[in-house]
Amino acid sequence: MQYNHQEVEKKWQEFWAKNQTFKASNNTDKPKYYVLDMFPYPSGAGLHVGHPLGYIASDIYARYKRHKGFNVLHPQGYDSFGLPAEQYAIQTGQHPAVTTETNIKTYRRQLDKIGFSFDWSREVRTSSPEYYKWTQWVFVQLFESYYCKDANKAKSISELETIFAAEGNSTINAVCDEDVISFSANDWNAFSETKKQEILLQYRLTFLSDTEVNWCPALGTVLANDEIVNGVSERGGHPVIRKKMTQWSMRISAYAQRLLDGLHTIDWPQPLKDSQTNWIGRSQGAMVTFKVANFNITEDASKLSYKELEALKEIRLNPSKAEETLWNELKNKKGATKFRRKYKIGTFLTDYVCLAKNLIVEFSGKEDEVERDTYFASEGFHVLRFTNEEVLENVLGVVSKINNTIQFAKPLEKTAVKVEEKKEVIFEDDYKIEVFTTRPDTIYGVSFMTLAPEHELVAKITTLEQKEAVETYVEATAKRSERERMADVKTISGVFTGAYAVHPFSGKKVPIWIGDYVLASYGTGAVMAVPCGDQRDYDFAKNFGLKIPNIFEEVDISEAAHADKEGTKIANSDFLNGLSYKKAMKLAIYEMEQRGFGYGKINYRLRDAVFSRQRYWGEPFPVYYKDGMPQMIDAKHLPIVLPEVEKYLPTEDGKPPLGNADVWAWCTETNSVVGNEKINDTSVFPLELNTMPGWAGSSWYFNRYMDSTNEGEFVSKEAVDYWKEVDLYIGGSEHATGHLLYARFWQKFLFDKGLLPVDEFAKKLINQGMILGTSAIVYRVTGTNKYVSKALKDEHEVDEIRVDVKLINTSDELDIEALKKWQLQFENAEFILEEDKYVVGREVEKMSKRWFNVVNPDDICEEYGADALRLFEMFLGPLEQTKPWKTSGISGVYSFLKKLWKLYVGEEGVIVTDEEPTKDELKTLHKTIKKVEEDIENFSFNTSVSTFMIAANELTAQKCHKRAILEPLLALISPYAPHIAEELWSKLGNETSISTVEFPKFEASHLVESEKEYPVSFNGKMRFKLKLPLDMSKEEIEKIVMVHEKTVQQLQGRAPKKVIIVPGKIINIVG
RNA sequence: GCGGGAAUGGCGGAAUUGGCAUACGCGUCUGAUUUAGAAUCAGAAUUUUGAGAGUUCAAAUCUCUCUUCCCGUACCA
Repeated sequence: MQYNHQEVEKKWQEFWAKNQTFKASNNTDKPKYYVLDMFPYPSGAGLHVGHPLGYIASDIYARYKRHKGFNVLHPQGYDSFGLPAEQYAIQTGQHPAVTTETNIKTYRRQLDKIGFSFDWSREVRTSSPEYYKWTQWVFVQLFESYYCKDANKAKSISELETIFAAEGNSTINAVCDEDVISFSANDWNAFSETKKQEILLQYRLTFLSDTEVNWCPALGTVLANDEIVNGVSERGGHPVIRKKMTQWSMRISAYAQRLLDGLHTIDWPQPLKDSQTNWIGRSQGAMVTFKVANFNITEDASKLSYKELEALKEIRLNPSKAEETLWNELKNKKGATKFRRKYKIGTFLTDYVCLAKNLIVEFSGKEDEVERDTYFASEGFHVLRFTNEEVLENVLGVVSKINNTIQFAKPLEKTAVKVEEKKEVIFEDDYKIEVFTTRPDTIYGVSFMTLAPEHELVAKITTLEQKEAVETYVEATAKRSERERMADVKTISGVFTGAYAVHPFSGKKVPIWIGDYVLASYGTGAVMAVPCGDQRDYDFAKNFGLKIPNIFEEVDISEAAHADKEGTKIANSDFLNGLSYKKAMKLAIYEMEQRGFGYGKINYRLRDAVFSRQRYWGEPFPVYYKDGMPQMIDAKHLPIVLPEVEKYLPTEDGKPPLGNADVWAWCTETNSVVGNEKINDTSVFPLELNTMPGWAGSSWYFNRYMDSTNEGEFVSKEAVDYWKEVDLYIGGSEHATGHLLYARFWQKFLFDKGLLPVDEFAKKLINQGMILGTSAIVYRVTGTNKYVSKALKDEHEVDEIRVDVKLINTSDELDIEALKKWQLQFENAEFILEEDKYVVGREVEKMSKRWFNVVNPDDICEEYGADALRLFEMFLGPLEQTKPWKTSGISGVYSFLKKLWKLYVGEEGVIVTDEEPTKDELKTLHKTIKKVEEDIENFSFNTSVSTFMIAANELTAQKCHKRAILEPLLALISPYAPHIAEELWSKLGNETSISTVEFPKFEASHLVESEKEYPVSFNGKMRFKLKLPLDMSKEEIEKIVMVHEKTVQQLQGRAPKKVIIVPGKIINIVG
């Protein structure tokens, strides 16, 4: 009876499915163990042999833990929302749900063939409404929470409202937007409901804001920072630009410190922890305010005369009642919705304008309304007009209309060729520049300041003389893409603004420059330049001939800046003289705080995460809009199911794809989604058109597996208290700063809310390495249809062409006939052979369709079987390492399986006997038990495969067919090669599955030796071996060795200087 | 630039605490069996662990210097 892998594997896969062998219980006395894989996105291409690597490793561990008596949770599911299905839908009109379903079927079929011990009864799919109902629910929880810095945890927003009503916001220490206004309890209670909601939004953990986002025009969507690689989109490699949009964001920055601290408590790979640490980017320093000196009013671009300016002032000082009323509502808007009044656009003086949103609000009744509208439209502005009466009678209605326009109006194209300067007429009398520095100790080294070209003060402080130069520079910088700016870090560029800042300590004037080495998106977008201590400042100063004062004791800065902190003393710095870095830093901050122009601060690089995507195939937000303010839909009405649309593209007027849905409005009376035609803004409201990003569903799925069919809760308390967290998580390192950071954030939040018992979701994590493909290359003589074999390629000028690896045999020889049929271009080709063969070149590179080097696990399972595939993938090398795939190597593990089979089964059937095992046989078995157990515990799966091979080789040599040896051996192999183990187990007469059989116990007594073959070295070089009893003393050994004929021969009469004897290890003679 | 990791036969890779370098497998070669191929069995070779120095009786392993490669990140003040 021969080993027939197809028959055996089919039989046991069916057996496991039928008997639900791997169903985990939520209710048992066994200790729990939770092994998780990062769930796959089911792509249309299906799995290649690289994908299952991590699954095989985790499956081995899960099976091992079952043998060790654990109740193992080993689930699998699909991260099934995502861009490819949507792109495919756009191209073909096929609904993404259909594509996704098809792909999932393929994945499932492929996974089942490999014999994983997944508990499929717990499967989750992020795109199923039963699942995303709870993703929406988590979103609502975040919306209903704020982060209290005193308690250092998330708390309910209603608690905040209570405090506001009682004490205002002066006592609140919470994470919030930077531009919150301060108010008293009386103020709060007098605020309109909309106003209150606006303020609360600035505290919520998920909030709407106008943020500069990464907009990808080709994909028609916003991308998160971790979805961009080298300035282009991670998917598809399309260019990405910065753009302001109203978006949902997650206040992950509130958790920055805890996300850092948590890293010390989890067993994750150091490189991964390091990337998270860098990504969070904590830096300790100070915020310092510099005043701008001798500020001169910039003249308006369109040259208002002195008289006009005076008139303008007059109008501002004496507004009408209606103007006053409306301004009171608009003036507190901040950021991108900030309004300015009496602002000049072209030659027209507008009543109110929001520049970031291109919206003009005016009182009606002006004589030149038609001209104004034409001009404003050509400049890309929306215009809203109200009468005095409207404003006086219903100012909130007016504001709500304005808000709606801000929220939903599509942008207008500018038609005017010449864009007039937008310049504010300045009435403020004082400007301040805030900077963040990590080196407050070097503050006396400041000799200039640099602002990012995008800094809002640039236009305001630039002097007349420098105006042209500055504008040219700002424009030039704006034109350069992010990518160019990043690529070109060598060129030093910048322009003097003409303005000066006052050094807060010394009172000296320092020039203010702009330069693109300062980033608008980090810190405050401005730096205090300390050229002697920072290389970039130094280079900038050298380049523009700025002063480089030295504030370090006995340090030479003639060549480069001195960035070293330790061991240097501060000089020329007034009260900081003679102090070390640490002391000077503390004292400088103390003084700043005393004098009121600075304070100690910890800055994080981590930005709040943009949570809106302009896509169809994602979770809809449980949000509708009333008066321009977002409203959450109550949890009991979830899920809000993704609506049907005709087209999956953004709408023609630039709204996200959900803008195509006809039934996408929320009725607050029936609490259901209704047709858009019913929208009346009193009981039926428009729903949010964005969807959630890909990481929403993956940020909490590991908790859902614990209780995946629960309809009443996201996970029950009992389930989560039993399973607690993932014990072992295996997946790729590419998720280091995406999924793995967001998931930790959500876990901490849900922990704060008392919904989860632990605040880190995965105790141990392992990154499996990538499996690379080995491409096959043929060599075409350039300009001909002739192909030369590899050895001949240097004799010609050749083009390298990649061909399908399926056409290559194990000796790198090409099947020419098959190639001719494979692609038309080879049909009539001529092949020049070496020794009657065509040998191809091989190149190791990423597995990809375009290189034709993809190996499908189905083919391997078909030809060699799942057990061989599993063993081989582990045998390739250490789990974490990147390694190339070569199908030819699989014959080694395949012949091992056949050899193993032959120990149990002969021509006529089972040949296992009940004879007593010999000492040697027991030694082989126990050596194997020991090694395999250690290997699994250390995740060193590759070495266990060798151990199995050694065991099989030894037992074959010993002609061992004894049950006492072979039965325990099966339990050892079963995690790795479960099908053959089950089959042989049942052939030995066992009637139940091997999956929970106790792991064999290692007994050291079988390995005890009485003799040791000592290596005898001379000066560290091994010369011969000598068998001696282990219990022999040093003295006896020395006596025997010294008289040994080979020793005498080696020494050639010399007397050894020293003889080292380590009993049980080695004998070394020095001489 | 910064952070992390790595370097061992033709190839993938082993090597507990410093103690026989190259286990195990692929490939190559030889022989046996075989109509041939495939399969199976038996056997063989590859050369001192990227370079240099140090510590040690003893270094792939520890220390220092350098080189190369891979991964992550990037003007982070």
